[in-house]
Amino acid sequence: MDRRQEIMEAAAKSFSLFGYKATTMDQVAKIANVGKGTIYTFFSNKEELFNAIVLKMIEEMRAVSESAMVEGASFEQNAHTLLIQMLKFRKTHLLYAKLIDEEKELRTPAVIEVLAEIEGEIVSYIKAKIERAIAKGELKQCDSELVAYLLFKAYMALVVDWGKTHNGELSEERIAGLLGGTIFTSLLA
Amino acid sequence: MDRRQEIMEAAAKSFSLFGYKATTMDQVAKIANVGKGTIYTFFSNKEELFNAIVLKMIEEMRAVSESAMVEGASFEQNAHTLLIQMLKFRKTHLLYAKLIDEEKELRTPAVIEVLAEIEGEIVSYIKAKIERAIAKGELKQCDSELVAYLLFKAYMALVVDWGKTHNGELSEERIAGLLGGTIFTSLLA
DNA sequence: TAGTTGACCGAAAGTGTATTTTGGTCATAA
DNA sequence: TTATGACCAAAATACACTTTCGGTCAACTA
Repeated sequence: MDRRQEIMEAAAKSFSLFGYKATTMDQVAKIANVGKGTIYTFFSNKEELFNAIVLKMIEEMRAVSESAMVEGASFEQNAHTLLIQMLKFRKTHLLYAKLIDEEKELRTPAVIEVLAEIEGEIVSYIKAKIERAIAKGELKQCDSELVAYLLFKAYMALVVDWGKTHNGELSEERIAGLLGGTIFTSLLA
Repeated sequence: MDRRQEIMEAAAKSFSLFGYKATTMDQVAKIANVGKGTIYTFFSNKEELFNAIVLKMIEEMRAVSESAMVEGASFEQNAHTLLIQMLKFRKTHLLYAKLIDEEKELRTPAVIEVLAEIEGEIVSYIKAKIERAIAKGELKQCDSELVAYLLFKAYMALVVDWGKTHNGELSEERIAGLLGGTIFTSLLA
């Protein structure tokens, strides 16, 4: 069997279940049925193993949202489903949810770093979509990085933050309505 | 002399200098030149004293941004200066800055609560401005609460958060340009 | 007698120290 | 060569002890 693969799976399981800090290398070794030293022949340390797992999750995320996109649809529709998908993933995916929890509760530096990296990845993914839409002539020229950032933050605010201070989450339609009427329309060519 | 006033001033000074947690009631009493018991004849506990100080700061904030508004100017111009003013205050005001720091470093519950309250206050202030602009016919009908929330979060993201991940802060003009071209224009009647 | 005070109290936070856990190594084994 | 787990230093934890702090109230003033 592929030992590297088994280690990755064991680590993913443990990180998802217990978080980064509470996952010990001994535990990963035990779950993977390998000696602890074996892990270090594939990954130079705990953090690198962690990064490898997270990288895999990012790919998974990209695949999920890519599959949710519709070929002929407008930029607005696709960007909306893309972002909603991402934030749904954020809440649903066991590892992602666990990491968010750990960031809030434990403030583990490695976790904080990784989450920032994931968000950066999402933003640059949106940025690419914007640039493609501009190239296609669907959107007017704009600072794609800045707009991607703003879009991401807007969705985060409405989907994630709103519920913390107001009771009842915002419906997907209400969000689509608000942003469709404000940010999106103004981006059109 | 007004003992209540003296206590308030002493407390404001101490909270600004050392934060909520590191401020002791003994210290406030000493600075105010009163016995500790005297404080409790005006404020039922430390948290209420704190709330009183913060309430005063909120009024101060409101006054500052009110004075920065121009009577004849457009909603966009006034909302922009209002929000920029608020976020400048947030950084400049000794107490506010100290509380933000304490929230990040110590996570003091009383401080977290109070900061959330302040943000809520800012949002409802913007909300009122929006409603007035709608009544005046300057803006089209919209969910004022939601738009106020979105505006606040957008400014926070661009003014406060952007600098944490990208190097170099965004200039006021660039922010005005981005939001003027996106959110603001679409709100017009 | 209305207002002020600081000694006092229990609870909570802090401190120093013994003990355990954990990331990572490497001599040995397969 | 590759895999392993006993081993190590460093970090985390647990625990007992001390100090600090928010809040009270009997005594004290004016």
